[in-house]
Amino acid sequence: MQGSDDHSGNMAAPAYAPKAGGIAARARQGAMAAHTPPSWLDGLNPEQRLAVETTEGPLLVLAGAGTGKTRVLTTRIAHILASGLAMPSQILAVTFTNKAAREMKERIGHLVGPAAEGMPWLGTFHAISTKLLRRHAELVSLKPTFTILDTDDQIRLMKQVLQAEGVDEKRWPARQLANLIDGWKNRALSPAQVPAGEGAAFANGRGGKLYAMYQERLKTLNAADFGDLLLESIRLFREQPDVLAMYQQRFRYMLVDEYQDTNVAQYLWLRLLAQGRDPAHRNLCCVGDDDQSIYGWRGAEVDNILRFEHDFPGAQVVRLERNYRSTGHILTAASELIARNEGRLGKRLRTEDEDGEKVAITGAWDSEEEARLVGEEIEALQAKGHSLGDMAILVRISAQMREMEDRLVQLGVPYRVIGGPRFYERMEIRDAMAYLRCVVSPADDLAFERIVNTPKRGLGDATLQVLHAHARAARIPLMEAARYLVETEELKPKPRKTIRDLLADFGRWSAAATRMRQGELAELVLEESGYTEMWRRDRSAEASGRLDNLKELVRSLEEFPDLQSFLEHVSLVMEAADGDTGERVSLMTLHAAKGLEFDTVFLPGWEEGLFPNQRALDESGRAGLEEERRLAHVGITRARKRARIYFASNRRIHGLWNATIPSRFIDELPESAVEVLDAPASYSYGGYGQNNGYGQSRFDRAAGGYAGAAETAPSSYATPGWQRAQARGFGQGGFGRDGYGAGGSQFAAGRGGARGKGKGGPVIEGELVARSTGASSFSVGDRIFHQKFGPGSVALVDGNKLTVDFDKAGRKTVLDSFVEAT
DNA sequence: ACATGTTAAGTTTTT
DNA sequence: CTTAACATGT
Repeated sequence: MQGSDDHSGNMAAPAYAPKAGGIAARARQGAMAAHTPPSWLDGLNPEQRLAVETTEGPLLVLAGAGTGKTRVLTTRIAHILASGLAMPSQILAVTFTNKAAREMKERIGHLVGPAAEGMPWLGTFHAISTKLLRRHAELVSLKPTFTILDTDDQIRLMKQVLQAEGVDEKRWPARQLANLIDGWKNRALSPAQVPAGEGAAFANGRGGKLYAMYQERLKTLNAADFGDLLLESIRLFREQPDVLAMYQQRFRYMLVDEYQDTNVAQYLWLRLLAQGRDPAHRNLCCVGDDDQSIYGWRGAEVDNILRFEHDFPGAQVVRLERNYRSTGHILTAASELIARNEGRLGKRLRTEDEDGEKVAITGAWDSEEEARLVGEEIEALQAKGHSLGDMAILVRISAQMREMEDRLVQLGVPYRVIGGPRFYERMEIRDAMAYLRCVVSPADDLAFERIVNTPKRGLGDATLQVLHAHARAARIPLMEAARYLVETEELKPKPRKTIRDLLADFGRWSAAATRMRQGELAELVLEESGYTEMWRRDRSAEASGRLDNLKELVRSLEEFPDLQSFLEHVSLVMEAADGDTGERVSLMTLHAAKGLEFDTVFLPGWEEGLFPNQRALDESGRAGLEEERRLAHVGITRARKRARIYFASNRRIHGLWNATIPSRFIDELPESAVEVLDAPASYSYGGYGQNNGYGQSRFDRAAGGYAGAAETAPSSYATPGWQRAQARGFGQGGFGRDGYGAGGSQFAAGRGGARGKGKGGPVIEGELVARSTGASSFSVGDRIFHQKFGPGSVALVDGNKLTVDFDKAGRKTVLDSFVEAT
């Protein structure tokens, strides 16, 4: 039996309580009672059941919105386990997000009980890849302890590469290079495989070279970025057929969630594993919905799902079209809309539920009125007893959020922003982690650089440059370079002492690490480094929140067996600890809403240019339009009972007011499923739904020709929120130029606060004149030249340390990497 | 080394 | 209009 070590390596260790008498128990009973169908199949509809029971061979499950996708996935795993087709460690189940993985684990736990213990290979592409790579790191020239770089580290490293290459960072920002390289990695292109034209487009033809250099630096640092996790796994599979064969053999059943979101690299990764020699192990089940593919812009290939039957010959396809979420009108509206797309496999959602409310479309004069209308509707529903937790506002771009937030703040409606900065992206968390990373692996330059002057120690650019120069020349990590430099007079006395102290601190902490629990260690480090003190002294509004976050960090640290696994968890898994207190309206982008559902969904901003977004149209043409339409489809199908679409005739774009016209998507909605609210009399309903092309909508208004819907709906001023707002002394509503805008939006605070300190990256001098380390090439009496101290002659040689009598500066101790022979 | 003023730029986001 | 990175001044 292979994989006896599987359980130990399981990263997330959720403590779900297995239910007694789960499927396994029932399966045993079932087996005895012969022909009774296993109980876990109860309540599945015929298609779902087919998807669960078709265990052998490639299978594509096209699961429309709200058709019980997760249920099928989890039941299928339960079915495989309970029928004894495979052990938990022989099932590979891949998701995109940790959230999805966690949910799946939990639900399988509920279904199967203790039998599911483990599921060691259930996780995200990245988490599973990491696990693979740690086991076989040496085969792809990494050490098993490699660090995973997040976007922030990535950019910092690219800055270094750009500087080393002498590329002007103004013209060619590191951010852009990062996107470019990410794009290549999404398509599984190694530096050598980058099409010449694409590499040439960056930094005067140096794009490809920079990519290669970046990869080299990663290897030197024993690090991998997110893309590498997949790419290196693919390389491992390709270059080590025996390793690949082993995993092909092990994974008897493979399941992939959200298959429409896979990129080329993920597709290759899957295909390698799914195309083993033994046909009995080619049991790949992909679940997805081509109509919900909304991540094309970040490398997802809808084509993967469209081509499934071609890629995996003999594949069966099961369509789940029975929707259990939304009422009839909502489904009709969404279905008609998405039917306009050409590149799709074709599905039609249906429900046995009643028609329910029609999709409401409301026009507003401008975006402020739009926000007001949404706010009023929320309050009206609330007054009727609807819970705020069952309502969501879904926007196309996050810039739309501010206005909505402002309005909600004014009305005193509690809300929560979904998809803000993640916990681990917060400055204080990243800082704290950098300290721990330095303790665990002193060679982690990126971490060292981050905290070397945080809190402020008076170590500025000048000092850092000296450190870098020597580290670069001697090809050693920064911290090691620092250890040499404090022995010399290269540094000014003050920074020299500071660094010496810092090094002593790290020495102490490393020693402490071996005998302390990691939580204690973290507390010690954060305290002694002065980091917590820094925030305690900080009188700004966010400071206390940051201290809380640090406490939370220390607390969660204790849940892990060791520091190493914690650091991995944070870079791969950690999420915002959302204060889930009380009922709140959810506010998020359409992208963030995928997979969620609400009774009532508000969809503001349906205007040409904003939605469909002009940029998507410009950059991707028809494909872009279709993706926007899928986004609209996702938005509508989030609603269980009520979907409300809004558009404004005027919207501020980059500060300027622009006249806007309603989205073509509005015209694409079927008349039968839609009702128009608060529309002024001048806008008749006739001819609506004829799709007369965009720009011709019945909702068009001559800019300025309309006085605003507020006047047509005076009753809305009687809402509790309006009265509250009045009572608080806010100005008249009217057209809203009365400058309310209460400052403290949660979202704004969170975002602004999370920004890094923006310290300029380290400076690496142009040439990579690598002088091999070891014994110094200088001897007593040599004439040399030093950048800072000028000419002099060598008086003493001690390894790479030289004592030099300088002509002007007198006797100094310096490192040989800083002097040149003359 | 740090605070303050100036300027440029401005979808969607996970791992 | 807003925000963040940059440049300048103390």
